[in-house]
Amino acid sequence: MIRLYDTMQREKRPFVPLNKQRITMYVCGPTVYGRAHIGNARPAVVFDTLARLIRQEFGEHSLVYARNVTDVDDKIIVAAEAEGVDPSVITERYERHYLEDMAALGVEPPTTAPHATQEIAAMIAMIARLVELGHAYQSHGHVLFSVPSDPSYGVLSKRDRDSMIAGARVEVAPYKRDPADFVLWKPSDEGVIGWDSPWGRGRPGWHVECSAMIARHLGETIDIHGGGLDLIFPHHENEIAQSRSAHDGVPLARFWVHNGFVDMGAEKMSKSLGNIVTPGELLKKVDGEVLRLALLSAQYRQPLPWTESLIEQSKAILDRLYRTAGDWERGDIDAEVIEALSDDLNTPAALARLQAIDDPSALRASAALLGLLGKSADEWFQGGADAAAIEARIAERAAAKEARDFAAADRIRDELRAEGIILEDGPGGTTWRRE
RNA sequence: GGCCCGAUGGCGGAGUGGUUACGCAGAGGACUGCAAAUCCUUGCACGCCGGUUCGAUUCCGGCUCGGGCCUCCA
Repeated sequence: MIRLYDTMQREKRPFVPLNKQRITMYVCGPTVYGRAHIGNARPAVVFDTLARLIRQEFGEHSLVYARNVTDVDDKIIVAAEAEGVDPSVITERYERHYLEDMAALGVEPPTTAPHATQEIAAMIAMIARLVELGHAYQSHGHVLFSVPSDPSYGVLSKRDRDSMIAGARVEVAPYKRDPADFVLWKPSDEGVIGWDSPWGRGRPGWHVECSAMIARHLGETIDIHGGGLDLIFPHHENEIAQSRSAHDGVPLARFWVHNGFVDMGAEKMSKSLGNIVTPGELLKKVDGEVLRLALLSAQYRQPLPWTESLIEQSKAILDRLYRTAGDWERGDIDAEVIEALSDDLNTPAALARLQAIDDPSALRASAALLGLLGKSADEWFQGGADAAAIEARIAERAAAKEARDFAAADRIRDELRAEGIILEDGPGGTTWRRE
């Protein structure tokens, strides 16, 4: 029995899918205008792990997992103009980087990855429906969602309209009837990416992209909607408003699952704060599995402080796990690992249990549920090194040891150490591994 | 200002109404020519003030501090 914390109800409760044969999960994916940072990778890793758990529990083909790609957006337009290229150059480049980074972190591709630019018709249809029902209106070339038309607006973020207005950091655009109204469709100037619509040439607002793609690919009500904590308001609140209003009030998602931030110092990591570190940089020094384990070292709803020491610890843990796992095949998954993950994805408890498993094949199978230990031990410890050259030095050192010339033997060991190769003398002779 | 969330040992991080995981780092030991790896042993904590209770780190209230959202944001 999987239990999940639902942001809507603010409680942990048993996850019982609507349809066990077709469980639906949607996670807000990247807007592809720049390199992802490690904070962006957290939801990808977290929901990848949840997907693995759901498949373990309900069957390999039980889950339809959609993670979108936002490939039309004002930030993309700005980036394209800055480089003097077509927006598709930007979006294709950064989507490719994103997929490479996620693959390195052991994130399996979602079942489907809808692209906003391929779903414009569905968005237009949804907007038209909202206009028809009186939940949206046209104004100065824009189409806006009428927040006052949805009495339940604010249920997810627990905000009422008065306090939102009291907060009043929202700039009131002249075309809005109500300060809280948000854009469904906006006009595109000449030369700016756009599509023809009943309201003129333009492009969709961000929020409606997700609502339309969810309805088209997964259905009106999905089991799980995931994303970062910062998306609760306004993005997910707006998705709820649009989808409920367009779909006769049926709920958009049965479980709202939000991950916490990766912090740098006391603050969250974010592009606007300029304190980001990217998987691309980190992967030059450490294996993606180290980063994945680091991202899973705290429960997903907790903040995760990103430090050098976290990376070192994660590496040390993986080294030990690989030593135990050796080159064994996967066996049965440890029940306690499943139990830990089933408790709202308690990955720290699962990792602790992993380190206590001494049966190598059970360890491999259990680690795989967390997306770890995907390599052979040889690949992990020796991959990428020049084995023949190292073996030659080891033979040289063995001869020196035989002659009781320990100074010469130690010199060879130190030289290899400087190259990042560690020697270990055991009863069966000397073995080596990368640092 | 409004709404949320958090505060656990040197660090990371679970969990629990009463015997307080686990990891990293540290200390000691075994092993080793010396190391490394491994194994054994070991010290270290539950923000503050009240309340409920036989008993609270765990429940309730207040406070302090930190963070997030209210604008793009994983």
